[in-house]
Amino acid sequence: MPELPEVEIVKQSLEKNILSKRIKKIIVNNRNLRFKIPTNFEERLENKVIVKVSRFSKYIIFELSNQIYLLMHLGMTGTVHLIKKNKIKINTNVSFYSSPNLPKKHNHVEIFFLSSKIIYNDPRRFGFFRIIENKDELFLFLNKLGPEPFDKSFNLKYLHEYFRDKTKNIKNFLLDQKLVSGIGNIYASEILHYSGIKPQKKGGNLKKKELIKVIFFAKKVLKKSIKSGGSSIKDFKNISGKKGFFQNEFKVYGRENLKCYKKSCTGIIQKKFISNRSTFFCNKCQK
DNA sequence: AAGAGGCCCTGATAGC
DNA sequence: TGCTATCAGGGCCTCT
Repeated sequence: MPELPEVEIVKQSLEKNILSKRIKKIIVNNRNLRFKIPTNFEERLENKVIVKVSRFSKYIIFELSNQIYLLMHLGMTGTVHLIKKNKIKINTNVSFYSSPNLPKKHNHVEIFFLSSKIIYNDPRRFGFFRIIENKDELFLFLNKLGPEPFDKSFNLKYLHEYFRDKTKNIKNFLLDQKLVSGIGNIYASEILHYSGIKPQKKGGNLKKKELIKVIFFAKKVLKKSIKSGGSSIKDFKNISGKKGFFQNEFKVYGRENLKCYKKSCTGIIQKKFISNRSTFFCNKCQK
């Protein structure tokens, strides 16, 4: 599911709903995510207040009142669900958590607050949690990632030097989180179509003009997607169950054999596997 | 050292 | 209907 825009949407709704709240209880139903959830996970987090919710790249970062950080990565199929506690009297004073849209399986982690809870669901379990002990360690961890497309340091000089003498194709470079972080398989195809560049083209062979386009459209596409609430292919939703709309704006992704949308372009969108990931591009206007 | 490929895992869908 | 094969939005690890 989640590339930078989708993670940003999740982050925004988490911020709105659980900032300043105290974690009352954590229930881990399955510890076997991408990385095993440690046995002291619950005790480290219970009774702590969520002081800040932020995001870098595809990571959501919770800062807690004991100065530790909880990182959450959604992998391919991770989703977060907000469930509000309803007090409904059914003869007795029973209170329960209403959950109309909650999946029945794969609800691996439940984090309870006073009058709500969030649930981490992830069928493929490629997502993970990670506790970071302090600010320095957080800095070191995030520093292993490249800049986000929005960052000033993601500029012509940087790309030019990074690509020098490299033979890797531009599509794989955009997926390389050490070069630029937050772009995934959908947006890589979209950005290259806007830029008019073939995904197979070697990074080292890009002209200055092309590099400038990549930089410009990486920012533009991601920002536009965030404004649309992200892309809801399959089942991406924000934590309250609301879908995004950017999938309606896709120019190439999932449009195999269809006509290119670019004005005066007569091309047909192709699908090819590049390093085992499906890649979409126009056979005419991307060179 | 850079780059390609395999692998972790479940579910939806297509094809027989 | 019920099998099998293929493909999914990510990223880490290994091999050359």
